[in-house]
Amino acid sequence: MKFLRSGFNRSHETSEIPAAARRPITAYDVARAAGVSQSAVSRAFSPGTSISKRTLSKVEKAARELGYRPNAIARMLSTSRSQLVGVVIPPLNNPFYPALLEALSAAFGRSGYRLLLFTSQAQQSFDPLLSEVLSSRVDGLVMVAAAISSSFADECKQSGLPVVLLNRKTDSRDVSSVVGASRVGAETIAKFLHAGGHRRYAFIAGSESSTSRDREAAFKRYLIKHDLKLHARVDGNYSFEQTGVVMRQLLSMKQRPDAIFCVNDHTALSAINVARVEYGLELGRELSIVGVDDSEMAGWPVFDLTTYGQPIALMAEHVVETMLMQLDGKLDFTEVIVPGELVVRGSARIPKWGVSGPPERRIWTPNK
Amino acid sequence: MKFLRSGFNRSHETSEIPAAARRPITAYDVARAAGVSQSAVSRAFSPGTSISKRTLSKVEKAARELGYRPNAIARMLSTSRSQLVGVVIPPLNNPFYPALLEALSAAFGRSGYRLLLFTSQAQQSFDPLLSEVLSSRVDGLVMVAAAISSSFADECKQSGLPVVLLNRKTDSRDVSSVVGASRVGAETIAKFLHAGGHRRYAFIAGSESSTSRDREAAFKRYLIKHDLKLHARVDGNYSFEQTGVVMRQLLSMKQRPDAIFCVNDHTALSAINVARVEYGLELGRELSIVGVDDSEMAGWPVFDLTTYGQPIALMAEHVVETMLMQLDGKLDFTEVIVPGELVVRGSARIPKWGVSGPPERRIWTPNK
DNA sequence: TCCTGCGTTGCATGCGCATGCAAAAATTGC
DNA sequence: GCAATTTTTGCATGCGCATGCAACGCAGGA
Repeated sequence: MKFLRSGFNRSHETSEIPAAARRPITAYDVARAAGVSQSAVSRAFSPGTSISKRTLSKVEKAARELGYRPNAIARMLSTSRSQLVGVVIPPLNNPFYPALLEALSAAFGRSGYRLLLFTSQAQQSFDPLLSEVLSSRVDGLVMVAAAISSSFADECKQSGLPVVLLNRKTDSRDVSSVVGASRVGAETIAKFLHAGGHRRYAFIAGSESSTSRDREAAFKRYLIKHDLKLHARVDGNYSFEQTGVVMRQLLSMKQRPDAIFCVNDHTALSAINVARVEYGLELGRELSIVGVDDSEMAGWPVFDLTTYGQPIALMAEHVVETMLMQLDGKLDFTEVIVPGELVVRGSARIPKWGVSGPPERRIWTPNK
Repeated sequence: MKFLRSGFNRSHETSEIPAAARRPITAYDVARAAGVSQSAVSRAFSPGTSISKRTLSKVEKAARELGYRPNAIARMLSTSRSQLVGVVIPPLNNPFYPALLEALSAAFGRSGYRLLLFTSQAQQSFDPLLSEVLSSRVDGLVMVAAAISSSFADECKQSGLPVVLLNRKTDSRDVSSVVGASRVGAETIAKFLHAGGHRRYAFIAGSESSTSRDREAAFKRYLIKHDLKLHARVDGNYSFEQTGVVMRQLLSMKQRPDAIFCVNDHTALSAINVARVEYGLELGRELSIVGVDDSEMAGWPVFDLTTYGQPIALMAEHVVETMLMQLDGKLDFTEVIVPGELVVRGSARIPKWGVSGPPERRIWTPNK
């Protein structure tokens, strides 16, 4: 491990007090400078409190001159509200998660909350995390695509910590969740593929997730209802590599599927890689692949993926709304299901009917 | 905006006190239960303090029974160290940034720091952010790929807040930075393309960034030194769409370039999209494209991008190290340049010499 | 036995701000 | 102009933990 480094050590002849050592400005300093009490300073920086314009401007002037900034930590301790929301998020290599994270940051930011990041290793126990989360005194916790153990949920409930699951439901009906419309989405995709006249349907799952189970179940239900059957079912485990492996299995069958529903875009993109590059298949003609998320890359020409879009910004808004209601104690828990749209591109054969919308974003809507 | 919601309002007949209203357990409660003083409890939870085993176990027992967790906020106020690092990060649609973020989270986590997220809009002033950052009392600040104004830097310095720039240098030599080896990387790429026997070199830049400027300058310098010239130079502005636009310009020239150096992978992937899908070019034969980052997608078969890899984990480590040294006051600032490797794949013609390494990760090393 | 020294403990205080309460000032109504 | 309000202000205190200091206990040496 070699690298270049250049720099200077802190000078030893500190004639003037180094900035870092200077005592930080507190509300008392401002109060003294402005000739008012510390309470007045506090009120000047707390919107909605009783303070005269004259005092306010005196305080503001003094604060500006001294470079005063309220100490958020002290405020937290005093109000016992941290204005922080913990976010437990899985590895970010699936670009859906960064997108969600960004949307969450924006949405919570608008309500005056900041995000404290807890990155989680896949398949790892949350117990050590739990402890940190509860210690950190966040006002709420958003768990993205993560299962929550009942003991974890209990402990959060006990300590009064609002929890909202995002993109994943829980078994117990004790925890709020915001999810995309997996059932409706999968059904729409099934209809779409059916309308496209496909024969052999396959599903590439993601292990151990309510989302994957829901999508698979709804997909199967539609197929059964229409006297079709699931030709093949494999598990890509939400991993690019593993999906590649199982995709090769699918495409090496004597009777290969002609319609593959992937549990999400990331999985679908891996499937496209294999189909195009390794098997030289022309998507939309020889093989149809559909995903879920409508992540940014789905729209890239090389992929041109037909996918059921999840309205990320809207989902984030619902998370915030749910969280705030729980913080206000107006709500114990709730379950929000956000519907999306089937965005039609070139990776799957397009039915003769049901397509609408402008060329750059065509939508497929059954029965309407 | 329609969605489904189900849930229950909080019951009004609260016979027992709701969990959220119950007073949280403090160190005093534990002290009383364990028959010791509050200081003892504090010491029990502070590693490296003087406490006997007997007292420690008594406290631990009581704490476990009461479900006590130290209040991090109070600890912050008391120690005036938040164990929080602010991270200012640009929009995450370029997957390099989520990867960096994750690496930072892991690296800082190992040193007991958590990340507080500040997402920044591209091209937006940081002034409002600055205020929030300083108020939030983070112990340090990492700015990813973001320029820092001198006034911002001054204010941070004045308040003693250590700042480390990641993937971007600053003009003033007052702020620490950790960057990939742009100069060496660009030079290596130039050599690589030169050795591959290309004729017409082009560069797709990213506006307004030291990184882009450095890479372009080093690329040009090499070309000039070897009596070659830059056939074309366009600006993709780090945007997928804009890169598409300028890429079309490049490929529509009477004399189109045969070697394109893209400022980063994200830009390169967009370029590949246009070259492959719109112009049907076979990369590595008719046209060579090279990027920088070695992001995950670069390795995807559909892209198969030759790229100068940036060792993300290592860069994150250096950020942490730099930050910790500044926190300890052992260092004013430093500049770390982390070298990478040119990962050879199929998007650019491969020279006859200099390639080594296993098939799954071939490296090109000049002059060795 | 007494003293020294070390390891452990509790006491008291401070971190910086928010806020209930009462006093003071400003405003209103008559 | 004066009393009744209403608004503004300051005082005092608390949020929960860390920590300097002094007191304490215990072991070893003289």
